[in-house]
Amino acid sequence: MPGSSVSQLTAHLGFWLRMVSNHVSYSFAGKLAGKGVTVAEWCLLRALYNKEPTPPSRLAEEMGMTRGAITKLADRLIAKSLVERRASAEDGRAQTLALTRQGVSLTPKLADLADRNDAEFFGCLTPTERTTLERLLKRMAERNRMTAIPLK
Amino acid sequence: MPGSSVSQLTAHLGFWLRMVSNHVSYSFAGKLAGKGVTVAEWCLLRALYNKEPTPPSRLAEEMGMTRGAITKLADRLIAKSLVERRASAEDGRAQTLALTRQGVSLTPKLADLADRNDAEFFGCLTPTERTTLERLLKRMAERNRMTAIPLK
DNA sequence: CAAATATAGTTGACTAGGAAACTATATTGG
DNA sequence: CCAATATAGTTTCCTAGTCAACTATATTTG
Repeated sequence: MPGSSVSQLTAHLGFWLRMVSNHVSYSFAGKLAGKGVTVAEWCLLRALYNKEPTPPSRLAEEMGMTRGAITKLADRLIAKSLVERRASAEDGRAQTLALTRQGVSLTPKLADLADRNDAEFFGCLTPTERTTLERLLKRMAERNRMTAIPLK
Repeated sequence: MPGSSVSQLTAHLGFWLRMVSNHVSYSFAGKLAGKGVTVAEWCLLRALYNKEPTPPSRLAEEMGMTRGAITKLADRLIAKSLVERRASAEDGRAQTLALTRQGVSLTPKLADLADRNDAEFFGCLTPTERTTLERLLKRMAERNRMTAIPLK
C-alpha cells in the first residue's frame, strides 16, 4: 500500500474507514437530533437502559470517556429529564445515574432510529458482505484490544 | 439486525465501524503528535502537496470542512511555518495557500507515518481480506455519495 | 454606471470533549 | 485513631470544530 512516493490520503484503508464511519455517524446524528438527543447522549441512555443505577465512573470506563465528560453529559441528560442522579447511601462520594420514566420510554425509539440508520447505510451490501464486514471489524477490534466505546 | 427488543449499541455495524475507525485515527493522531501535527493538519498538508497554490474555499470543499475551519487550520499551520498564505493578484478577495519549504519536507515523513499506522492496524487481515474491506467501504462511499474527506 | 446582490475570507459565540487541578469522602497503616 | 493516601466526582482551562454575522471586493442589473 505505501508505494515509493508520498502516499495519498485515499491510499489508506484508515481513510476510507473514517470517511464511511463519519458519514454514518453524521447521518445518525441528524436522525437523533429530531428527538433532541446527540450520539453521545444516545450511547449513555442505551448504557443505562435495563440496568441497575450505575456510577458515572463505570460509565466512563464503558464508554471510553473521561469522568469529566460523563459529568457534563449526565448534566445535559438531567436537564432534559431523561436521566436522574442520586447520591449513594453507602459511599458519601459516590453517585448513581439511572433513566427517568421519560428516558425509559424514549430509548427504544432511539434504538429504532439506530436500526434504521444501519439498514440505510449497509443496505447496499449483501447479507454475506455485511457478515464479512462485521467479522473483519470485530477481528480488528479484538486484535488491537479495542475495548471501550469510542466517542472521539 | 434490529430484533424485536431494544437493540444494543453493539448490534449495529455502525458501532463497530466507529469503534475501529476512532481507534485507528486516535493511534495515528499519537504518531503525528510526535511531529507536532494533528490529523486535520496532515490532511491539509497532503492536500497542498504537489499542487498549485490553492484557495481556502477549494480546500474547504475537498476536506468537507467549513471555510471558517480552514481559516483557523491554516492559521495554525502558518504559525508552524508549514504553510504560506498569499493574496491573489486577480481577485482582491481571494487568497491562496501553499506549502513552505518546510511543509514540503515534512509531508512525506507524515505520509510514512500514515503508511505505518495503516499497516499496523490492518496487518491482522490477510491481503485478500484487506482488498475485500476496501471494496466494501468504497462501495458504501459511492452508493451513499460520500464525497468530501470527513474530519468530523 | 450606480445600486443590489453575490462571493471570499474572517470573526465571534457556542458546543463537546480531554487533561489536570480541585473538593469531599474513604481507606490504610504507623 | 489519626495522618497519609486513594478514590469519586466536579470544575477549569484548553482545543478544534460549527454556524451565523460580518468585512471587503466583484459582479450583475435597472
